Amino acid sequence: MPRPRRYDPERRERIVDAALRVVRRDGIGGLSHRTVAAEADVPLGSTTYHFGSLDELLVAALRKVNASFAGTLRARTAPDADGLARLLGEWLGGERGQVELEYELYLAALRRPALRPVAAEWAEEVTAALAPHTGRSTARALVALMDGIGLQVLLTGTPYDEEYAREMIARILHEGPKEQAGGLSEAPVRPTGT
Amino acid sequence: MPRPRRYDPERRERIVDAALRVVRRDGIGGLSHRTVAAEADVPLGSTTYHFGSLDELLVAALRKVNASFAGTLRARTAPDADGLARLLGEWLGGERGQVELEYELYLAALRRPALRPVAAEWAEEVTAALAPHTGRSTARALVALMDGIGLQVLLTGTPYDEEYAREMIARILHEGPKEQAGGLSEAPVRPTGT
DNA sequence: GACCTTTGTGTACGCCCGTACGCATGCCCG
DNA sequence: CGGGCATGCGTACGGGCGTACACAAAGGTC
Repeated sequence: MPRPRRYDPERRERIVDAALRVVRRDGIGGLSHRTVAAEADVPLGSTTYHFGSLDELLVAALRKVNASFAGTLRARTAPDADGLARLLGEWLGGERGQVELEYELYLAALRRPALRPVAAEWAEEVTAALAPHTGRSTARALVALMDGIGLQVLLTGTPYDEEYAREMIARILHEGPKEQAGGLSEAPVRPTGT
Repeated sequence: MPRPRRYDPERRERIVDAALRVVRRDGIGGLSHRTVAAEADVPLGSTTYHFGSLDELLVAALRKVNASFAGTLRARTAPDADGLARLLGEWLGGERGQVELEYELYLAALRRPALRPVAAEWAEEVTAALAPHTGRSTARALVALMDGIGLQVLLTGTPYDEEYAREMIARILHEGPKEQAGGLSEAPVRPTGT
């Protein structure tokens, strides 16, 4: 009688949200069926029922983050050095917890093959958003560079330097904006596995 | 009588090596005082004695990886686009386990402040190795770009494309090799915290 | 050679974990 | 309207975890 709540179609969704809060607070290491059940205020059995493994839950969580990120990105498209450097700065300047969360889930794909297709989707999505203005190769490099700069800021504690980021983004952009498709190797980003 | 082995001055070192093997095999998630004790064939108490916390052990492990990496890097200095792209390719083409190990320890600094100074040391070391030929800003950007490219390869499963890497490295290098110190913001990489 | 300090070891405790499995619940079909 | 069945829940089990702590062994000091 404590929990008569049956037929709750948003259950699954609420569990994913709870998982995101847990990871934000305690990192992936702190994620367990129990912690997420407590956070979502659902019984333990419910999480194991909806998500057979933690990997499954992480996949759903990363997908959700991706979707929200892609939304923000597309809304604010300004694919020149100024715009990208400012975007990076705003992102890094936001709540540290959120940035850590997004990086942590993304980087988790390093060790969890199940997450790789989702990470690949993310990279592809961002690349695709930039590619119309810059060409695919350049877009991929921009993603790599900005990833790398963001990581350096977070991993080493160096403060973000927007001027510097703008200059380096400009170098990538400058030499080959709008390079014709095929100018460089254009192997599409393709997910591993399934 | 099972373990009369006392006064073993290399004990600490062997524990660190064992930790590296464990992380390589099972990831940081698989690291515990117990697993590393088993791997090093020392009693449980020994690991907790030498390393009060897992963070301490990780710091020692990351330092060790850094040292070996820096050695290889300095031995093979060829700071032009060809050389760097080839170096990255060789590194990524090597045993996946080793590459994963190094990235995983480095990236762990995202969530573990204790590792950040060590990650910062690594970044600084690599930057310093490149800086004499390229200037500091450019060197930092090269590290960021190469980090980012490597990550994309590992996270998404895209195969490494040396041609593409060479081109993008060249773009960073081309516009400002040997820029005079101070030409761009040159805030030194400084560790957070202690 | 007898203390005492430092160094290292073994064991035991309480906690949290994933998983399995039996049971309550609410729908569907006859 | 009543039995059967899928869905969802709660609990209990075995195992691994970090940590604490009492104790053995070795070094140093007189």
